[in-house]
Amino acid sequence: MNSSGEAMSTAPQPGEMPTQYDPKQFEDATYERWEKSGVFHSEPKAGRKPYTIMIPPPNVTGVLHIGHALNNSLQDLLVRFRRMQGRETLWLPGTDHAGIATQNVVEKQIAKNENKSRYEIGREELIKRIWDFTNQSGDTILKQLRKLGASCDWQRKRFTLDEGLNSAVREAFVKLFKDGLLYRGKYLVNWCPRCRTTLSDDEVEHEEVNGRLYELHYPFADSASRTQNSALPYLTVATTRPETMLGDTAVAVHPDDERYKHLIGQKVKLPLTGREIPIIGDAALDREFGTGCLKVTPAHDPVDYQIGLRHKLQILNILTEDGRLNEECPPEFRGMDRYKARKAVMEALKALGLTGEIKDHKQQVGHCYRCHTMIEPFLTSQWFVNMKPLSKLAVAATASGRVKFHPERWTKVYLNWFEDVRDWPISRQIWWGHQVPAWYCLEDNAGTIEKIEAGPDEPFEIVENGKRYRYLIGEHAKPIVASEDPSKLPQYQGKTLVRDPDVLDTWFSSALWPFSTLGWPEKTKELEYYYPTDTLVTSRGIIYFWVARMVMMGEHLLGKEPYRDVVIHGTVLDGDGAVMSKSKGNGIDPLDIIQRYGADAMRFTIFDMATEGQDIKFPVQIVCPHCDEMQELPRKRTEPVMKCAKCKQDFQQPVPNEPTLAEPKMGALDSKRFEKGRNFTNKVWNAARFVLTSIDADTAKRLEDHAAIEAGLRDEDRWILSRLTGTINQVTIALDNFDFSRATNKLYTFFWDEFCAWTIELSKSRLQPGSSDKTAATAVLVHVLDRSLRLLHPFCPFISEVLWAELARKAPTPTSRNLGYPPTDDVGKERPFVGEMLAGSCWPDPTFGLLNTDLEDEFLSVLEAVRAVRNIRQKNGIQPKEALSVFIKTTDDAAAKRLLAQKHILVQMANVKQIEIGLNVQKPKPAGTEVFAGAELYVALAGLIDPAKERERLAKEIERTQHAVNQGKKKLGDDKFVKNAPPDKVDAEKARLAEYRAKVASLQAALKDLD
RNA sequence: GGGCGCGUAGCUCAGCUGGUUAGAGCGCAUGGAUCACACCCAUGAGGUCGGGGGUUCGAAUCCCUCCGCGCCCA
Repeated sequence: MNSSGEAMSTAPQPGEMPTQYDPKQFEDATYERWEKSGVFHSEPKAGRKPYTIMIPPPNVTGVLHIGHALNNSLQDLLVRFRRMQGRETLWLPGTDHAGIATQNVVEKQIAKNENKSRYEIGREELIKRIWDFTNQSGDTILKQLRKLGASCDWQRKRFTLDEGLNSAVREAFVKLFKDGLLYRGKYLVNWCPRCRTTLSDDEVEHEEVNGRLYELHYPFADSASRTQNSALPYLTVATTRPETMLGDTAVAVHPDDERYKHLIGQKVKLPLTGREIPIIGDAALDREFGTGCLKVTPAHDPVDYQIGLRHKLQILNILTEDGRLNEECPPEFRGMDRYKARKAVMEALKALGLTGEIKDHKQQVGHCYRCHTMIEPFLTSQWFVNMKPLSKLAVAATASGRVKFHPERWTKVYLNWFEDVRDWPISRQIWWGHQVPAWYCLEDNAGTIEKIEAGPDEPFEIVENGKRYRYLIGEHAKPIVASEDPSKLPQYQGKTLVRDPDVLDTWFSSALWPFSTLGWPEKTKELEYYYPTDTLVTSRGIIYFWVARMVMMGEHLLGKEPYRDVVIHGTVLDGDGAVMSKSKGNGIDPLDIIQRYGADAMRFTIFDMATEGQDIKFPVQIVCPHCDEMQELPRKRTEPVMKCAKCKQDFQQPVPNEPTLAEPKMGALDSKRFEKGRNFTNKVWNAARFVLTSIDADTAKRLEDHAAIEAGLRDEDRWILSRLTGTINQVTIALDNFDFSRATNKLYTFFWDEFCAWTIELSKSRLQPGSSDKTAATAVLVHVLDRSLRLLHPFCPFISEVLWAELARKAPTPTSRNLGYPPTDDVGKERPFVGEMLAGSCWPDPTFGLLNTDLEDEFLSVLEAVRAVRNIRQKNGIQPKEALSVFIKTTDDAAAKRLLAQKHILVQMANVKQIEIGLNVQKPKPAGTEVFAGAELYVALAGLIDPAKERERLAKEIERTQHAVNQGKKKLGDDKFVKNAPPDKVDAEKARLAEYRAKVASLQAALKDLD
C-alpha cells in the first residue's frame, strides 16, 4: 500500500512494539498525517449526504480548559463516526471575538503598561491593539484542539469578526430592520459603569449581597400634613441605594393603605435638592416591604421606571456613564462615585435629622458577567431586537420537532426563556466588535443630534483641531440603516453623515454562526449543501445566550432551523461537585492530562463518564513536580506549599482565590479517573501487539483463503464473531442516540472481557508452532481486531490509527483483514477511502448473519463452568499450576454433548487435566462442588482439599441460594401473585424456584459428603 | 419564590417503559513473575438503593411528602 511507507515512519516496526503504549511517540505525527491527507477537509458532493457540526467558537483569546476538552471531544466523536459511515462530514472550526471580554483584557494591559484609559488611546488605536493581540494569541486554543485529535476542517476556519462574517452581520441587521424587528429606543437598560456599556438581561449575573436597608425621612411640603398613625411631619421611605434619592421624582404608596392613602396628591419636599415631588398611589406596591412608602427613581430602577411611565413622572438621570453623580445633583455631590455618594448623602441627611433606622439586608444584585462590577439600571438609547415575533419562530421549531434537544428535558428550559423574554438590546458602547450599520444625517436631524466636546476620560468619535468631540444621538434621530456606507448616495451629497458609534453584542454575530460561516448572505454552494447543519454540541450555560438566538436567526433569515439535534452535555466538576475554575484552583488542565495519559485515554475516560447529560465529577489529586507521585490534596486548601509524601520535597498547590507564588514549583492537578482510559488504551495496544506478532509471512499469505479458514472455524470463533456483531450494532445505536457512555461501555466490555479475556487466551494453543489451526485462529483475531479498531477510532483516534496502519502492513490486502463477510473493505466501495487511513475508512456494519444467540447462550454455561472450577481452586487454596480433575453431571444428554464439545475450553482456561461429562458421572470423594444451569460440577480434591475452606465456601453459596429460594417461595406462596401476575412471570418464577431448590439440595449434599 | 437535576458498594457512576440472588470501574482482600499486557491475570468481600407514606400480586424503578446537595430563572 502507498500508505505503508508513511505508516512506517510513525508505526512501530515488527518486533519493536514496546510492552507499554507511549502516546507521545505517535500523537503529533499521526495528527500531521491526517492533516496532510486532507481527510478532515470537506467539499460539497452531489449525491452524498452531508454531516455538519459548527464548533461553538471559543473566545479568541481563550486557552483550552476541561470544559472545552469535553465539548470538543464529543463533537469529534460524532464527526469521526459519521465520516466513517460515509457522510460528507464537515466540522467547521473557529473563534469568537468575544467583544467585552477581549477588549477588557487589552484595556487592562494598556492600563498596566502605559497607565492609559481607552479614551486616551482612542478608538482606532485600541482596535488596532486588539487586532495585534488576537493575531498573536488568537489561535492558541485551536492549536490546542489538535492535541485532542479534533478532526476539524482547518481550511474552513472562521472568526466572528472576519470580513465574511461582518457582511453577514450587516445584512442581518438591515434585514431585521426592514422587517420591523429592529428598532432604536430609549429605555432603562442594564449598565456596567466599568465597561461603560449596556448589557442584555442574560449578561447580568444575580448574586446575593449583604447590603443595608436605609430609612429616609421626606418632610411634607405642606407642614400641616401628617400620616394617619403618627404625628410625624415627614414620610419615611426605605431604600437600599440612598444616593438615588437625588433622582427621586415621586413617593408612592398603596392606594388602599390606610396609613397613607389620604396623602395621595400631596407633596413632599425632597431633602438636599429642594425639589417638591408628588405622593402618588400605585397598586403595584408591596405594602409589607420597608415602610410601605416607596421612593420613586424612574431613571434608576426598573420598577420605578414602570411607575414613572404609568404616572407620567419626570425621569431624571443623575448618573454619568461611569457611575458618578452628574450635574443634575446638588454641586457638592457632583462627580462623586456612586458608593462615595451613598455615604455622603447619608451623612448629609443625618445632619438634617432625616435618617431613620438602618438594617442589614440581603438582596439580589446584578453584576456584569465579564468584569463583575455591580450593574446600574440606566436610561439610554439603544438598538433593540423585537423578540416576540422571533420567539414564535424559535418555539415553533421545537414544537414541530425540527429541532430536538438531547436530553429532551432541556426543551422546556429553552422554551421557558421565550415565555417572558424582553426585547434584546444589541448595541454595546464598546469598540471591539461589529459596528452598527446605521448612519445619521446631521442636517436631517437638526436638534436631535448634539455635538459636544468630550472630556479627557470620555468616549469621542471625532477630533477637530486637536479637540475631541462626540455626538449625542437623540432618541428620535432617524437612522439610515444600510449594509454599505450610504454617504456616497446622491441624496446625501453635501450633507454630513455620522455613523452610529456602537458595536453589536457579540451574541448577535454568534447567532448567525451556523450560516455566516457558510457564506451567507451569498448563496454559496456550501450554504446550499451543508445548511441546515446536523448537530450542535454545547453546554446548558448558553442555551439562552446562544442556542435560542441561533434558532431565531436561522428561522427568520433563512427560513430553516440551524441544526436538527442539540446535544447538551454536563459540566465537569471536581470531587466536591464544584465547577472547575482558575480562581478556585481546582481546574484540571487537559493538556497536562494528555501529557500524562495520552489524548486517547483522556477522551475515553471522558466518554465513559458522559452519561446522558449528567455532570461529570472528577475527584482531584495533585502530582508532585519533582517525582511525579500523585497524591491527595489537603482538605483545607489554604496553605500553598505542601510536602511530597514520596520525595519529601516542597511543591506548590493552587489555593482558592490566591495568586500563585514564584516558588516552589507548582504541582499539576490530576485525577485517578483517567487511569481507566490509560489502562484501556494500553490493553488495546497489547492485544494488537499479540495479534500482530502472531502474523508471520506464511500466515499472512494464507489469510486470503477464506474457504479453508471457514472450514477451520470453531465454536469459540463463531461466538466472538456473534458478540462482535452485537457490539457493532449496540455501539452504533448508542452513538445514533448520543448515548456516549453506553457506547463506550459496550466497546470496553467487548474488547476487554470478551476479546482479550477469552478469544485471545483461547487462541494461544492454536497459534503454537505446528498447529494445524493457526490460520483460522489468526484470521479471527485479525478480523475482530480490524473491526474493533474501526469501532474504537472515533473514541481513541490516535492509537487506533497507529495500530490499524500496522495491521494493514502485516495483512496488506483488504481481504486478508476480514473473514469474507461484508463489508469486504473500503477499497473498491463507493465510499472514498481517504488518505488510506483509518480516519477515512469505513465504520463496520453489523453483519447479522453472524449473530448466533443460541451459541452465545450455550457459551454462558461453559464460562460458568470455568468460573466454578476457578472458584473452587481459589477457595481451597490450590495453586494455579496444579492441574485438576473435573466431573460434570448433567440432567440431559444434549447439555452433556454441548459441554463436551467445549471441553478444551475448560482444559485451557481452568487448567484441567482430566474431564468427564455425562448423565451418570460419579462424584469423586472428596469433591468441591458447584451447581449451575442444572448441572453439577465436581472437582476432585483428594490430596488437595482444605475441608474447612470448602465447607465455608459451600455454606456461603447455600446461604446465598437459600435467599433466592426464600424470595421465590414468598412470591409463589402469595395467592395474589399467582392470580394477578401474568402467567409467563409466574411460570418463570416457578422454574427459577425449582432450580434454586435443586441447587440448595445439591450443595447441601456436597456439604454432607465432606464429612 | 418558580423550574430542573442529583442522592444506589469506601469513591465515581450504570440500572430505559415496575418482575432472575441490584451491576461496572477504581479502591480493598486473597492468590499469581504463565511465552500480549503487573497500566496485568484469577477469585472474593462489600449495598435494609436518602427518610416516610402511597399505588400494585410485586417498587431502586411510578405517585405524594420530607431531608440533603447542585444548577438555572425571578
